[in-house]
Amino acid sequence: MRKLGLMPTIQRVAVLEYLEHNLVHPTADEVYQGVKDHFPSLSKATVYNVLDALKHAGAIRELTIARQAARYDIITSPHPHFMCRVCGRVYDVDLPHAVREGDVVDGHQVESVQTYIYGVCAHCRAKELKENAALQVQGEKDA
Amino acid sequence: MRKLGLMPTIQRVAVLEYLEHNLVHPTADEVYQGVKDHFPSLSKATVYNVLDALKHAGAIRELTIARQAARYDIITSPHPHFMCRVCGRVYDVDLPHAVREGDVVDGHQVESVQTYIYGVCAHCRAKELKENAALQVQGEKDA
DNA sequence: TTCTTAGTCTATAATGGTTCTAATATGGAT
DNA sequence: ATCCATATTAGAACCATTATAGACTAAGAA
Repeated sequence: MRKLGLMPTIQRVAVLEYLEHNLVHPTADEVYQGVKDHFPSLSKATVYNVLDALKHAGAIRELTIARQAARYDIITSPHPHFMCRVCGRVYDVDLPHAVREGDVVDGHQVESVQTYIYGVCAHCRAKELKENAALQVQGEKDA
Repeated sequence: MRKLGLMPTIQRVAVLEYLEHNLVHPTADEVYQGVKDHFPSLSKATVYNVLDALKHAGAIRELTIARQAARYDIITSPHPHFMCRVCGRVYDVDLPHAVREGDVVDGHQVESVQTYIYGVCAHCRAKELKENAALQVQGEKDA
């Protein structure tokens, strides 16, 4: 836990141990219910805080996209989407999926596939580069 | 619209036309705001209903996963996930992503990738097959 | 030890996208 | 024109998540 740069509180250890023994991709509420049994004072807000801390420390991975609001696409052919962390825009990405609808993967029948890519879009990258360049020039002036 | 097997109401046509002219993957609320301008009596519930009808008719595609609740994975390496439509379980899928974190795609800087596959899992498929076989036997007895 | 302070936990309220409900309206068939 | 199934409306309800405020705890300094 210290390796993660996190203060090893009882709550954090309990949540992490729960996740280590429950590999079924539990929801926040499932974690809460599971840990609360052995830890009645646990608060749900703490579970969210701990999950967030563990996520940022890279100890766990959160599965879910655009928790905020669904988006709709008139183009119904399956294709990946890119969501920009900075401006929030969603772009179509012209790349094939690794799995196709109708395939069977590990015995599972595939009906639909959605790939979400997160990062910084070309537009915002250019903007950031420009701003950094401006800061550089400013810095040189100051020196 | 009729081709979709849907009654061509004014609201449905308006929403579909909005989506045809707004290729930026709008949210339900954006659709509502946009259509309401030319259609003040429009209700938000109707937008959700219409989007749902269009989605089921295959005219549009909904972008978003597991709108319900985020799930957490102790395995932090990027890998696709399979969610079963029948039992709701989430499985790890041992397949590489088409895009890798750190890549640049269409000028966009990739920071994380999540692929969600939906369908019927091996477990539920086997169960359905068994039930169908039982029905078949029953049907033969009846005849 | 005691104090201080930052960080953490708890309980609860607030938020916001989505879904439900009940009443009203509409489209299409008869 | 009438009737029935289906759509629409308005608003309440839902529920995962986030924000807030106060109590608590751990760790370092005096």
